[in-house]
Amino acid sequence: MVNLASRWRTIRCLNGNILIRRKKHYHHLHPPHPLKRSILKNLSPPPHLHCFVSTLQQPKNSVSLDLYTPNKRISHLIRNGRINEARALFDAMPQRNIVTWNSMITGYVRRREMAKARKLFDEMPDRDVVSWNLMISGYVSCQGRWVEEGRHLFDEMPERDCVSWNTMISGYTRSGRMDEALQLFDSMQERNVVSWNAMVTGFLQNGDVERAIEFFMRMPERDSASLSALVAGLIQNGELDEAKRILLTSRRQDDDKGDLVHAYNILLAGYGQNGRVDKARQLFDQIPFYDGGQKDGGRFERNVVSWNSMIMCYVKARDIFSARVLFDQMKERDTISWNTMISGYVRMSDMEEAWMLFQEMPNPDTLTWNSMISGFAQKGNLELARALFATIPQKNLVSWNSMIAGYENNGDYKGATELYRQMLLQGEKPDRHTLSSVLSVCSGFAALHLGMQIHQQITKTVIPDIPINNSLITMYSRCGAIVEARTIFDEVKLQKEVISWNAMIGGYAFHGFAADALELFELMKRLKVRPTYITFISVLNACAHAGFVKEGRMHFKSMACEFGIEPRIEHFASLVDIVGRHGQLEEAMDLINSMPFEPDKAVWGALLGACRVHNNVELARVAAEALMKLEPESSAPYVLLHNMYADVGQWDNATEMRMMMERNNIRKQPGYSWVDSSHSG
DNA sequence: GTAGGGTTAG
Repeated sequence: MVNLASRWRTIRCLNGNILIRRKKHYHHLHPPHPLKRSILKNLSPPPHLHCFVSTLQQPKNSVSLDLYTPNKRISHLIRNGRINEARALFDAMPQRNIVTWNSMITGYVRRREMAKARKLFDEMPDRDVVSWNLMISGYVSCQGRWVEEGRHLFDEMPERDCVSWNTMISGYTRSGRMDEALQLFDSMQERNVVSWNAMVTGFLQNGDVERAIEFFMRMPERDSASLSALVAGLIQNGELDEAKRILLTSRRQDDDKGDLVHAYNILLAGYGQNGRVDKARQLFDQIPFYDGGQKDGGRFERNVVSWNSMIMCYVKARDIFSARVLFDQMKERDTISWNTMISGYVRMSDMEEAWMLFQEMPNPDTLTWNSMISGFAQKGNLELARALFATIPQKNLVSWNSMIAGYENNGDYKGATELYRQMLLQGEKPDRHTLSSVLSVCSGFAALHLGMQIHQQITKTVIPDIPINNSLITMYSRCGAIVEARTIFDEVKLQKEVISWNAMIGGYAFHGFAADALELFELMKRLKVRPTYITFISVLNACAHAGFVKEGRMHFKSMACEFGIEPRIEHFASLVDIVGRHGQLEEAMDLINSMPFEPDKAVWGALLGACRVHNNVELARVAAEALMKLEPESSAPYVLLHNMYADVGQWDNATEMRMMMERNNIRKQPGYSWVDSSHSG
């Protein structure tokens, strides 16, 4: 059920027009989802669907207003994206008037289906100025060469009103054609406040801050949109201080105080996006706040958006505590307040607090549920994530994506592919996020066949962006299809995206093509692409694979010296492997002793492997005993050491190993190979 | 039924 009531507000503008605005207002008429509380108790929820019943209302005193009702129905259907139903109604109508035709055209114009819009426009018995304006608006928002078509109609139309001019002007500004916009603006007989606003916005969208301010100052009249447009545009141009200066002067001059808060809120969000929380708080504190007083739309005071924006600033800065303090002080919260707070806790991976708020929240929407799902999934709690997923009143694409990504991140590739299959079965269309997750799944378990299917799907449905291409490179190289990986890599390498390079170098290293990996690494440095610690893991692994000792040492050293990257434990493990296999067991041991971490199983495993190759039983014992402590259930160190003792004829020690295994109740895992598995990353 | 601006997500 949607509990959405509307509040209407009328504003008299300076130009005498009356604007009617609808404010969204949420009522909590229904108790929280009953299953929300039962999930933790592990009740299995019955799948149920919610039907959305159209809430179209008949006018109270519906005297015969001819086509009023069916026209209203058409525009209602269009507003809700139900264009086909609208068209069916349109076709079935025995009588139509201009508004009927215009409404139908609006539907196609909004969807940028200009061919269909044009057909109706050409067919309609008579047109008014709105019909022409609609068509112009549709064409110019398609941009490119379509702007010309819009201009053609503009020149052809029998009479133009202010809307025609303004539509055409904003068509030009949005295409970056400021000269033509200015030309139209100058030749207008009667400009209104919208014409001026469009010019100010246009200058700002095209980076001309100076002329934007100049036009703003010259405006004969301003409305609530003028100041908001200026502030928003200044922020887009990085001029936050200038925006603040103008706000302060407007505060003194402007008599329409009720709309000042909108502009303040924009700047508040701007500070948040630029990480300037303190400036944001300063600004927030400057907005008057009448505690306990009556709300007054015409007065300059904090509204719920101000509070939400400030909370959002704190959440972005990971200051969840300050965010909560504000949240608790709020008298009136809306869905966004709750969602911001909950997603803040999710971001801090504090799922206890997120869960508590989720339960308190009067009317969670799909976004809320999605945050909870991805939060639990990120924490590795797939059962809870899945339980929530099963109970969402309304799923959307993000819900599917969060759940699939959750499986993927936790290495549950089967769960991910199974859910993806279900998603397709239920007729949901995957987007780039879905496809990217599924590609990672394919990389995870080297599913080349599925990976190729996804690749096909990608070429058909989305324009591949950088992350998608990177996922494709990773997928192909992980699946051993090095040539395919390289083909895609060669198409994108000039974007100098380090992840693409890492994926390709990693692919070579993983499949033992050490020379190719190192060659690519050299090219990368020549092209001034900055390597990351991940690049060096692959580079060192390639050296280990190929036995390039000198290069291995050299690259290890260059990490910190040349690129300021502190070696991590993976790099040490790799270097231990490199020098150890080369017989430099002392050096390997020194390396272990000198590193700033507790050695992990990869490090000891590398040393043990090296000892095995070079028959150093003493050092092997040190490594094996360390491994036994780290992984008491693993048989590998016992077996390896046993075999080494047997090889050199130390039968007592060999027997001791077997007895230790029995005593510790450790079962031999057949075919367990230490060194390989510790260096697959 | 047409023109310009504002807060939330994977």
